[in-house]
Amino acid sequence: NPAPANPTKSPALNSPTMSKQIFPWMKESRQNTKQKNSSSSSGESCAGDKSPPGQASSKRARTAYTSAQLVELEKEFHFNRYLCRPRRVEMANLLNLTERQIKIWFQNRRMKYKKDQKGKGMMTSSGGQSP
Amino acid sequence: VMILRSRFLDARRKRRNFSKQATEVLNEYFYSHLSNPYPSEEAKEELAKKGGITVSQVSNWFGNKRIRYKKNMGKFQEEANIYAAKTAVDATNVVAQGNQANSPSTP
DNA sequence: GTTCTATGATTGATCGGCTG
DNA sequence: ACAGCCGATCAATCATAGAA
Repeated sequence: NPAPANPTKSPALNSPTMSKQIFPWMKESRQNTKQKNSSSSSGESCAGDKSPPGQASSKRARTAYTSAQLVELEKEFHFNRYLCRPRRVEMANLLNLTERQIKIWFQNRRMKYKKDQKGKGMMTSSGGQSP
Repeated sequence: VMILRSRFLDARRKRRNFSKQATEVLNEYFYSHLSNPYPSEEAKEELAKKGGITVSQVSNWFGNKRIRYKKNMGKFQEEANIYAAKTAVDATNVVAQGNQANSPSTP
């Protein structure tokens, strides 16, 4: 943990000019914005616990997909841009990923596809730079 | 490791640093809206045009800038003061309720 | 020429809103 | 209620350009 993350740190500024406030977007991590509350009994435990030393917190690690997994996913995407439930389950087992991951992958892939299409629609005629 | 990083299938990640002009325009917007550095789609298009880059590049720039700024605010202090002088469209409060005149490109 | 830092792009995963 | 999609964003990481 390179950054101890001191949530409450005073600005402590000594600039001649104005200040540099800490706006909400600069606050760490995501998972904010809403605060629902509650009242209800049960549950507390709010999650939010830091995490300092210990550990535990959920770490949505950035699982690095293997090229083998990506090839399969890519192949399937070319066949169908959308997956039906049964097929998703099948792939999840085949690739050792969760259904959620498969679903998310296809979603991100569709976004990327759209983005790529966007960039290819305009090209007058010039072009090709060949280094 | 072994996983020969897909030399293929992997988009060519060629990177070219932005021009001084582009960086200038982006930083100007960022620091003059430090309270809420989230340009709208229209604003992004405007910035892209002024800087001679694509809208995607503008989005990438803001994404990187925000994360890196908050990760190490002290490092940008100096830069912040430089751009702070210009345009004081700053508003301590977020959400512009009274949306007033802008200078968008009316389609 | 090598080493470390700045920076643009990619991408797995989340948040909030909308829809059938 | 409920799951899936979209759009935007986050956060970690990759790979290179540039400074030391």
